[in-house]
Amino acid sequence: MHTYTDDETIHAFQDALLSWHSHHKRELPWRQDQDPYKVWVSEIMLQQTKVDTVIPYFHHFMNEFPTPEALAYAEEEKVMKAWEGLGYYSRVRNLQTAVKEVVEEYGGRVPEDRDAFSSLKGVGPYTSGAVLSIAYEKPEPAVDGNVMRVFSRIFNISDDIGKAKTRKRFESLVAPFLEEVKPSEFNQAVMELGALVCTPKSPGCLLCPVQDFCEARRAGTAEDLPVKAKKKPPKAKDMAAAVVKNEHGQILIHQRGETGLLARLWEFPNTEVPEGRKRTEALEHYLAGEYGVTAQVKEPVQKVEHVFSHLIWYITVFEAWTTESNVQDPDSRWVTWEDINQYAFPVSHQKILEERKEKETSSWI
DNA sequence: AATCCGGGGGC
DNA sequence: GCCCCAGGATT
Repeated sequence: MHTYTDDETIHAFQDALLSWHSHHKRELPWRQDQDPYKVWVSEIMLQQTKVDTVIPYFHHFMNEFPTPEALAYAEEEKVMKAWEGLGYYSRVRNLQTAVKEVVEEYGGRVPEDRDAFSSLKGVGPYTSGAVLSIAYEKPEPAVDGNVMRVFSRIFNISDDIGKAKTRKRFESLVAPFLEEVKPSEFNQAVMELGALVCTPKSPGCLLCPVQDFCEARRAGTAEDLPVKAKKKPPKAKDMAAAVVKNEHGQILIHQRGETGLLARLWEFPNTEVPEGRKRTEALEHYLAGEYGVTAQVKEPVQKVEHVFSHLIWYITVFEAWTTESNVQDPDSRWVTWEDINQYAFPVSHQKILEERKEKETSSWI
């Protein structure tokens, strides 16, 4: 393995990659121009999320919040609703916080200074490099999973890409490649190569524009790179959820707290069921304690299994009825099946919502 | 340095 | 099933 590369080789690499990119790059909605706000929003959406998933969300989001000002002054509920289903919800709350700061402190103009931009909520080393290079042509490395995969193969590096230190090594490695090119083009070209050719499994080495520069291809190790430590399996939790109706036919929903899992999203009242405890009892106890609602919990009506990256919920859903229409909990409210659409739910509880609404309307027929 | 934080798609 | 994905914040 060698990680030193002379100027001439770097230049040849740049030429080969950029030429390939000019022919094969995808037309992406956030690459129509170099509007720093659009670039920023897209980069936040793209964190741990595939391009095809992001596209419809990006269109909708820019339609709702076309400018930093629009996002800064928008209601949190509308912002959450626009992110519903994308996951990692702290991304969008941090983004709104950061955009508010841009509006208040920088007159609505995304700062070009690295320290200034990096200090904003939710802007880490990757996002900082990506936005500053793509929107402002700053020669900043933007090292994400794609870039580490591509360069781990180019230089046949077997460092664990899960380690914080490894990203820094790749940043130093990439830096000389950003000279004498448009940083915007180069950074995007590497990521595009990673997405289209230098893929995690069965990489398209025979089609690769930089195959002649690739140490891993020479060594036959491309398939084994990058190295990443295995993560431990998710923890299972037995959950019980209630669709509680009052005598007006309204449903009880609850907003989750400021921090932690699925923060600020809405859900049906639910609680974890401790080992050996009856689900109905756990649920009735929870409804009484948390909401001051005395409800009759009947037979289970649905099972929902939902996998997170570090957690699995096995949710048993119950229907319940109460005659009490005022709730003690300030984070809860009674809503109709119409109004419920305005609230952002995690996918796990969207599964409950969908099936309950289905039942509701089919009983009409 | 390790853990938390979602959800979807590819194979 | 398992792995990955245009990561960042928190501890």
